[in-house]
Amino acid sequence: MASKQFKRYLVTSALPYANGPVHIGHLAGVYIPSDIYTRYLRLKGCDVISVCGSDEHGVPITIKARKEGVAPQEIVDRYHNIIKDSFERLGMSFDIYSRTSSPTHAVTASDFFRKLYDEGKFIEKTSMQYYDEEAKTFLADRYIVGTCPKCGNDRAYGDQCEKCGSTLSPEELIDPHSAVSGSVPVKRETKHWYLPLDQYETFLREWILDGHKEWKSNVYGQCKSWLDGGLQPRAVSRDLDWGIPVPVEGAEGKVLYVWFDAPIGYISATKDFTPDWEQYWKSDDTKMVHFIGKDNIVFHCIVFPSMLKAHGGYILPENVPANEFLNLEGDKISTSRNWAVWLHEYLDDFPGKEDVLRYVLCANAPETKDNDFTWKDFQARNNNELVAVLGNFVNRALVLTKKYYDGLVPACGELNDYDRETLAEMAAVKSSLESNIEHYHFREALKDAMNIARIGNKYLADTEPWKVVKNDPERVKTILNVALQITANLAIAIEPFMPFSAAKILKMLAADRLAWDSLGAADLVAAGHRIGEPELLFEKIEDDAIQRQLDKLEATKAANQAAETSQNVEAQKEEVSFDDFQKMDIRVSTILTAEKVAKTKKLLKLTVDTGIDQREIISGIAEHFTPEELIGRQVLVLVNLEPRELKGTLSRGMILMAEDACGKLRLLGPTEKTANGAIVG
RNA sequence: GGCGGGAUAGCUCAGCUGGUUAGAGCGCAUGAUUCAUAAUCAUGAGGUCGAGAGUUCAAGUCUCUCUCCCGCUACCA
Repeated sequence: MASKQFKRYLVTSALPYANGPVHIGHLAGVYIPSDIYTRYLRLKGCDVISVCGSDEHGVPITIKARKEGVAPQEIVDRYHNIIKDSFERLGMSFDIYSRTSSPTHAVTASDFFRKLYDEGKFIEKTSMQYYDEEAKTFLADRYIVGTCPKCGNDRAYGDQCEKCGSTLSPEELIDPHSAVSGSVPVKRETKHWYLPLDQYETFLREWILDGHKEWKSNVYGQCKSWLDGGLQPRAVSRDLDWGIPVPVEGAEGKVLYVWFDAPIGYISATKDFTPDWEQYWKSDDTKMVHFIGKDNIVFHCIVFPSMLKAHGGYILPENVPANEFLNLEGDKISTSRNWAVWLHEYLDDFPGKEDVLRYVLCANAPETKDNDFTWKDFQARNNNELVAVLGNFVNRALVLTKKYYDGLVPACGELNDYDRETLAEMAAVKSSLESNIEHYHFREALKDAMNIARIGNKYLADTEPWKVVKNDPERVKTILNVALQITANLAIAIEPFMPFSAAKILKMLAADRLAWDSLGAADLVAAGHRIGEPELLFEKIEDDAIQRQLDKLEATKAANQAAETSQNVEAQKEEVSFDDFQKMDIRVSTILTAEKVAKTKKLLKLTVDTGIDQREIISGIAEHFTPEELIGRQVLVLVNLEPRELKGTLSRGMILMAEDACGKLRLLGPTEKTANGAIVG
C-alpha cells in the first residue's frame, strides 16, 4: 500500500475501567506509548487530538458497589478522579479525559444503537437467563454465587472461580444463589440484540488481512485467528440497571453491553472536546490510531470496526498497535491480589520522578512479548542511564558554560572536522527517531533520543575543553557552543518521552519551546544569550528507596498468603448419618494403565483393577501426574459413583485425591500393599 | 487438543523482503581521564541465534517435526 497522506490524527487510548486505579502495566502497555506518539505529532505541528476517559459501566462496578454498600456512581466517581488526577500528574497529555457516564456519551451511544436498530442491523434473540424473583432482576453470570465444583471455594462466581481460576458457567455451581438477594435463581426468558459479526467477515478479511499486513504480528495473528475461526453474532445488550438504557420500546431493565458502549466513548470524548469532532471521525484524511493492550485486540479490530461499518460514515483505525503484558518482579500483575505498582502511589513515593517512570516503562515496554518490571532494573536504568548519561551530559555542558563564561553562551568559531562530524551524527538521529516513532517502535526511539546525550558525552571527552582552556581559550568557545547546541537538541528529542525533563533543560537554557523540525540544527541557542541556573536533571536512587518498594511487595505477598490459608481450610461439611457414609463404596485398587485422552489437556484415561472388576476411569489430573508414575500405584477409588461419559468414554468411579491450598493434588492409597477390592471404611 | 505470540551474549532487547567475521544498551574486565551526581571515554571477554531435519551456492532469517514460556479457546471427578 502506498503510504497515505493524512491531514490530521486521532489518537485513542484504551479507556481505563473505573473499578480500580491505574498501574504500571496499563502505563507500559497503553498510555506511555500513546502519549509519546501524541506529543511527537504535536511537536511536529500536526493536527492531532488525543482522547481517553474512564469506562464506567459494566457488571464488576455494580458488584463492587454492592460489596461496599454504595451506589455505582460513587465507585466510578472515586476511581475516575484518582485515575484522572494521576494521569495529569504523570504528564499524560490527553486533549480530553472524559467518562462514559457523561451526558454526551449517553446521547451518542444511545443514538448509535438506535440508528443500527432502525436500519435493521441487529438481530433479536430470546434466551433463557437466570432471574432473581425476589430482587426482580436478571442475573449476569457474575451475580450468581455458589460453591466451585473444582476447588470447593464457596464464593465462586457464575463465570469464574477467583480462587482456583477455573472458568465456570452458572450451571456448574453447587448450591447457586443470587448475589443480590441470596435467593435461588430461576431461569426466565429474556430478549437481547445481537450484532451479526458473521455478516462482516468479508469486509474484515479484506480490510485487515489484505489491507493491513503491516500491523504488528501479535495483532494481525490474533485477528486472523478470529476470522479463520468464524465469527458469531455478539450480544450488545444486557439485563442490568447500570449503563446506557437500550433506547427501544419495551426494553426496560436492559442496558447497552459495556463493550458496545465503551468504544463509542472515544467518539463522545471527541465531541466533548471540539464541535469539529466530525472532521476527526468522518474524514478519510484523518488517521486514527488505537493504543490498547493485547486483551483488547478483538474488540478494537473486529467488534468496534464492525460497529462503525454497520453505522456507516465513520473512518476505521489505520493501526492498532497493541502491546503485550508487563509482569512485576516475575509475577503477573493482578488488581485483585494487589500485585501492582499503582501510579498514584508511585507519584507519592517518588515525587518529581515522573520522567523516571516514563523512561523505564518505555525502555522496557512489552512491545513484542511480555516483559518484567523489577525495581532493581528501575534503579539501574535511573542511575546508569538517566543520571550517568543524560543528566550528566547536560550538567557538564551547563556547568562549564557557567564556569568559563559566567552563563553567557560563547560564540561559535570555525568548526573543525570533528565538530562537523559530531553535529552531523546528531542530526542523523532525527530520521531514525522519526521512523521508529511512526512505526510504534518506542523502545528504539528512546534509544535514539538518548544517543544524542551519548554523542555529547563523547564529544566533551574527545575535545577536552577543561584542558584546552589553558592554552587555546578561543577554541573552547566553539566546543562549548557545540555542547550547548547538543543540549538544546536533547530538549527536543526527549520531549515526547520525558516532558518534565525537556522543560527543565529549556528552563536551564532559558530557552523557549523548540519545534521538532529544528531537531538537528546547530543554531538553537544564540551566542551572547544568558542561560539559567544549572541544576541536576536526575538524582540517584539509593538502595533504601528500592528496598522500601520491595518490602511493600513482600508485605502484599504475605498478606495474600495469609488470606489464602485462612480461607482455605474449609468449614466442616454438614453432618451425615452412618448409613449415608456406608452407602459410599470405596475400594483399594491398582492402576493398570494410564494414557492421555486425545484433544484434552487435563484428562487421563485410567484402567484400574478394583478387585471387583477392571474398569475405565477418566480423571482430570493430567497436569499433575504423568501416566508413567501412575501405573502400578495403589489408590482409593469410589466405585459406586454414578458413571458419567467424558470425551466418549464411560467413566465408572472416581480416584480419591487430597488437594492442598495451592491446588496441588496427592494420591491416596494404603501405606502397605493391600489386596485390590479391600473395603475402605 | 486447536489457534495466536514468543524463544538471539549474564540481563533487556535490535536484526526489513535469506548474502561478507550476528548487533545495541546495561552488567563485567582492563586502560585513559577528572569539566561533571566516583559520573565520562576507549578497548576487550561473552552467543553451535530453543532442539533436530530439510530447501539453497548461501538461513537467526524459508519449510517440516519437536521442546519450553505467555495469551485465547475446548475439555476438566
